[in-house]
Amino acid sequence: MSDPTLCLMESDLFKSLNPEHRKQVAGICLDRPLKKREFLFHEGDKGHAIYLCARGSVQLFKTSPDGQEVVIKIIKPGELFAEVILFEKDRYPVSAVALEESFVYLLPKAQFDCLLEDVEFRKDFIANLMSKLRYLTEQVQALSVLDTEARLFRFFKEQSRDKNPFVLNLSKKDVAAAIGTTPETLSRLLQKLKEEDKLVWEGRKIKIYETNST
Amino acid sequence: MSDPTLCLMESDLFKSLNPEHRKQVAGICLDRPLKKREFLFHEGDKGHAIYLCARGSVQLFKTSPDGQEVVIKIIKPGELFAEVILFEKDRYPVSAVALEESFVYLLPKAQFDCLLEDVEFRKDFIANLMSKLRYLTEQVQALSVLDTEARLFRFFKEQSRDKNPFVLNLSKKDVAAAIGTTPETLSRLLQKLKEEDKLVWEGRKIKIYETNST
DNA sequence: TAAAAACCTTGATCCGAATCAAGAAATGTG
DNA sequence: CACATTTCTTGATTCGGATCAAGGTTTTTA
Repeated sequence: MSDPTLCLMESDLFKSLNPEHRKQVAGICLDRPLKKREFLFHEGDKGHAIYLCARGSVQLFKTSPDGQEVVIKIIKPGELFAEVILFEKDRYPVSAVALEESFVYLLPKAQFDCLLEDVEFRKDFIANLMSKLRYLTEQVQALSVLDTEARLFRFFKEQSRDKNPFVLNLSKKDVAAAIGTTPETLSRLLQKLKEEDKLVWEGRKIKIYETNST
Repeated sequence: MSDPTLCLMESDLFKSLNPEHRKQVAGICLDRPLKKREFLFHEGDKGHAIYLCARGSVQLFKTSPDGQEVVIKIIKPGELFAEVILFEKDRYPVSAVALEESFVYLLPKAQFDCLLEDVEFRKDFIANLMSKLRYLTEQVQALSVLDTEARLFRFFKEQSRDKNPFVLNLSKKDVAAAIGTTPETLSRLLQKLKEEDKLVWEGRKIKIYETNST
């Protein structure tokens, strides 16, 4: 897991780079393995690096004054995250913790800045930011209009990458948090969906029997 | 209202520009007055322009398949919006409608692209995108952990720009939609807050008697 | 300025999901 | 392997806020 090239080619942001630029990016990647439940950074920490997820899943979440945690996104392999610290604030607005044994690449801010000198790369980078804006916009909508069942299917769709059945290395507790509900509610929901033959979750394997719209 | 310079100086994004660049930006601004309830664009429309709000308020919202509308943000004077169509998708992901008589400037995509050639401006532009990402992140958190009362105070804080009392040219129906609740619930909430001497909303004037955290 | 439409309020009822509680199953650890 | 800890399930209860309904008020428009 020391050659980032493969991972870069699978990343939305980097896959359109030409080989030489990709080599350049690969050159600044630093390995950062993460154990389960290990934190990468905490909300409010000063940061000088952005990250690219290579393997596993990283949970981004915010903590309220009363201690309540809200999951903002679960990062999957190929995704760049924590770019918010470039250009503006130097503190992370969320916390990042690995939900399973994971592997990310660390890209030092200063060196990433240089990459942005390239017109084409910059364009892709901004497009990537825009797509995150759209994602969060849809997330706001989902939280407002979708019930727990619909949010669960939406989350599975996002995580499965159109495989069915698919493997999910997350605990039910973490899935509950990801869709903004409690473990109790998720437990009851899963049982109901099983009875209705809409979904089976056994071990790490999930099979969906319904094409759920939205 | 045909000289955008003043508006540009009050905008977060443009205020740090040097005078000559500002003049350049002002040069590409096209006037676009909006009557109350007039649409600027609809979700899914092809777009070739971004906008800068000069006066009034513009509601950005998404519509669900079942017709339910979710307000994403109320744009206030000085804010740039609809930048999502730059660099990537060419369709607006939200609809935009004026909630009162308003005035916006239209900046043609092609000409705005030229502005981005400037290093400093580009940096500010990206920083502006980042701040929108943070805003939406906080919005997701707010929808998950705050109750209606807290969301109302949060909205007022956002709209008042730290004036107290302040003037709000929005109907209660629109405020209800903006904080993700129904007119009935808002009506009951306002009455409760009035009884508790926390807030008075009379005519267009709103006075808050409580420093509400979060 | 009168009629129509939209907006606001108040009441009654309902519902999805949170909370509290407690036992069962799984996982981690010495 | 046995103990401890965390996770998961199931049940009972509660609650914030949506929905439905209907009357009053303000704004729009002809």
